[in-house]
Amino acid sequence: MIRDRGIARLTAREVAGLAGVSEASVFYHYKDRFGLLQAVFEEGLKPLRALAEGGVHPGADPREVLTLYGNTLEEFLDGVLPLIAAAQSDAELRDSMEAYMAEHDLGPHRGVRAIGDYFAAEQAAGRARADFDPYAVAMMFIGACYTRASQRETPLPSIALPPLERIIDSIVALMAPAGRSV
Amino acid sequence: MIRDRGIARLTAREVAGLAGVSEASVFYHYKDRFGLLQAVFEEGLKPLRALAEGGVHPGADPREVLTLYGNTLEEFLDGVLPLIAAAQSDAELRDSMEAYMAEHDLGPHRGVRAIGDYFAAEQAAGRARADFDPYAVAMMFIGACYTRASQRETPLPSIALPPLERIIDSIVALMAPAGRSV
DNA sequence: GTCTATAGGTTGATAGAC
DNA sequence: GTCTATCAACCTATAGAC
Repeated sequence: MIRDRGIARLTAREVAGLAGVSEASVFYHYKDRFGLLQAVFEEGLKPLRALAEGGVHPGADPREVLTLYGNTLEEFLDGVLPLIAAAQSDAELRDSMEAYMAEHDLGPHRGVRAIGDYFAAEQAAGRARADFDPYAVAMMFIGACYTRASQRETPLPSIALPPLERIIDSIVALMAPAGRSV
Repeated sequence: MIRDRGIARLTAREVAGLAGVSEASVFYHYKDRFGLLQAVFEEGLKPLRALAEGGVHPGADPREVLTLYGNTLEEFLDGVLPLIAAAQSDAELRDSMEAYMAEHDLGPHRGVRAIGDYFAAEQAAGRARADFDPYAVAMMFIGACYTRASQRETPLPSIALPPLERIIDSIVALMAPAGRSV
């Protein structure tokens, strides 16, 4: 409901109607509107925790690592971004979600750290240029995924951003040590 | 009001109180709540149009170009992102803003195009590696700015993403032709 | 746990005087 | 153009029967 009609239309009445129960049941289970929304958010943010917990295997092929992580991240963001945007509609909700994310240490910095650590290990093993900044490139990679997912939320007709594959190709090429470029 | 209390609390009554006029005046000038919000959005999106119109000078120093564009973009996003998020709270608002952005051809693709074109020109002039993909790197740069600005919206304590300067340094180093690395 | 009924409050919007 | 007064609609939340 949040995704296609917006959180403003997410009333107890509508939820009850869609669930085929009475309005009072909604309040019985979730206490109040805030409790209902909090439950929605905690449920919706779960996959993001799963992503944060899933590590990136060191030593693996860069293209494979980035493809898997990027696709997974974008998929999760597609599900989660509408909720994050919705939470901005009310200060109380926003602060509550902020506290939840702080408590579970969620945020883009997790992706930057995961991919950055991987890049740094590759570099230490001599599989990346010396002037390749692991965390700066990781930040850009996460940023590209984030922006692509954000733009899908308000789909503008026939305007496409560069596909993930092209971004990954570019990173792989740029990180390759001199004289051994792909 | 949207920025610090959320769009849900942006009622005609509150606006009137803050403006020191009566509630009826608000409706007289903006017809209805939708008209009021539309006016807010059109006003708030103006700086974004200005950025889209301001070109990037070809031939200029990469570090200067990226620093100016990146800072300007982040500054504008800081002002505009709360509005974009707020518009997601209601389907009607969201569609209206989407139409506005489509009409004026706004969106991250504009930044990718502007910076990508600049990179492509640098490459054509021999000032960038051959295996440097102008538009992929532009996408990552815009993405980093976008993500940094987005994260500032819900400030999580003591968690910092890599600063813009470090990202720019990284790009400058990576684009430098072999044998002439910075 | 679920229902019906309803209280209590807020909001968008209008009417009509000035 | 601005005001006061007011309404109808809607929403959250609760009471109480089953």
